[in-house]
Amino acid sequence: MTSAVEHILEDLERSDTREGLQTAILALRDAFDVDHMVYHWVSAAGEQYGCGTYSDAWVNRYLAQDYLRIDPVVLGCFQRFHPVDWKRLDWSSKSARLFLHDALAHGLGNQGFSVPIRGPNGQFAMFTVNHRCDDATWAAFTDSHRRELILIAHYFNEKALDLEPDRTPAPSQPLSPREVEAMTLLAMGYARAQVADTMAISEHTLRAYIESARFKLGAMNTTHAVARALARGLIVVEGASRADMSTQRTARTAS
Amino acid sequence: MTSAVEHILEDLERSDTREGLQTAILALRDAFDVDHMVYHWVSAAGEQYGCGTYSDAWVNRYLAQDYLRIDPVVLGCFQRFHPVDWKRLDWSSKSARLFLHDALAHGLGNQGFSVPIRGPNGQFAMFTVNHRCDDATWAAFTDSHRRELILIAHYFNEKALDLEPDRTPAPSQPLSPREVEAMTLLAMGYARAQVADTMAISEHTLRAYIESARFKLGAMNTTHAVARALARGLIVVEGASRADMSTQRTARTAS
DNA sequence: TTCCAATCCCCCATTTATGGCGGGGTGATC
DNA sequence: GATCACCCCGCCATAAATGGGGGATTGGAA
Repeated sequence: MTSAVEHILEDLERSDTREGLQTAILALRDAFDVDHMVYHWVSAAGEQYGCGTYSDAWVNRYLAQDYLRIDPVVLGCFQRFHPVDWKRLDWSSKSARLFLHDALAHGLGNQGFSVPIRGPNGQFAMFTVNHRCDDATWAAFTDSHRRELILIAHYFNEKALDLEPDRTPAPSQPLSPREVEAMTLLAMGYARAQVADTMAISEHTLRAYIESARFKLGAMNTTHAVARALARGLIVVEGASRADMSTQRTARTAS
Repeated sequence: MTSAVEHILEDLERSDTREGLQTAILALRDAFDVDHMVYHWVSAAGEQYGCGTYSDAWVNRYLAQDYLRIDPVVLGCFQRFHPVDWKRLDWSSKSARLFLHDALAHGLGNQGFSVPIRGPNGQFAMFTVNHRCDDATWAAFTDSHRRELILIAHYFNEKALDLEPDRTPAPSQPLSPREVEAMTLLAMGYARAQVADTMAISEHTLRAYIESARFKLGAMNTTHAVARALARGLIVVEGASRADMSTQRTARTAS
């Protein structure tokens, strides 16, 4: 890691305001000599927080169009463990192509590299580097800076979480073993009667567990409770998705 | 990062067997001159895979005692985002103290530093460095190697996932926009009537979407479909969606 | 000791979800 | 111009989930 980047990160560590994040990301963009650098959280309710070098026009456009739900970068990172080059994402859908066209029109570069970051309780954030150049140049860049970018992503997330304590509350009492069992079976598609049979208890008892779990998770109904349990990592269902190995089509974002 | 560590990681990247992971972790332990280094990932079903330098006796003891469920390192890392020094964990419970005593008796050092790592669908792994020394020495060590350890943790995780036999590739047809919308609202806890109202369509039409999505996802019922959509990253729902909607806030970015 | 969480069981009732049947329209693609 | 995916709506019925009560025992923590 170059000393310039080191210094920026050290400044960032000493900072305790959102402006510090913004200052750091601007400095990092210049240090790496790329077009854009962005860190942001995403959520179902919309973008909660972000800092970066995208234009206001693009940020507003993104929010207004609810691009969060079709952005292949978000969707791709959400199913992946590892950092990913934008070329490896799935740009095949029509909405994705429209999104890409709009993004390029708003000054984004054709190349991108995004690092997904996760925390407890289903927290999800992304750190993205965006640039306009040819494939070979970009490949060289990501190859040589991959490690630094992973670290930087973590530093940003650490700082952002420090500045947003109410982002991590999720008091989320832990579920009891039987509750976990019940929620897991429900997430696997078993009906209540089947779950009760599998757990060798009466359906009424099972109901008590489901209601208890629903209460602990602050959920409105069973589906909501299962969704939250999944999102918070309280239950693990269905074989690990090896999204990174999947054969997804690649886009031609290169010049 | 020292060149010795660089070389070990490069060797690791070229490796494609579990033995490669073990070789790398042994080499890293020697390179950092610590007592133990361990990478393992855990799941609801128990420890699935791990490699490291703990003695067989301790590993077997750990598994036999089901220490996974009381190990303060696991429990602490599971609720944290950041790497953590073992001293900062909660060792107050009786079971935790028993665990610690047993661990020390099996040759573990008194100092530890663990990096939690997360992936989609609640996947969780940890990379741990363990050593026997005094507090000041350990603080100096973690201070100077923190960044490297984070990176190493990610490299191990990446490699370990590559070596995992991928079960259920989940070809998963994509959902239509309206189907995504419906599943998302259901995952947020809205009942069918509310979803239909929100989407401004009749409840019967909504039913058609849900059934269509259920078919595409191969799900038995709505809860199952939502669980699968979540697990496959087809919908993006944050853990606490409803509460967040009131405090929706977006940072302004400048370029 | 007292208290509380976790584990089990049963009744009543209503609301909600699902299964099955039918009918439209658009727009893109072949 | 045929086909298909997507979008929209109606009715009927039954199966399932939920809301509201009422209990029990165990073991651990305060």
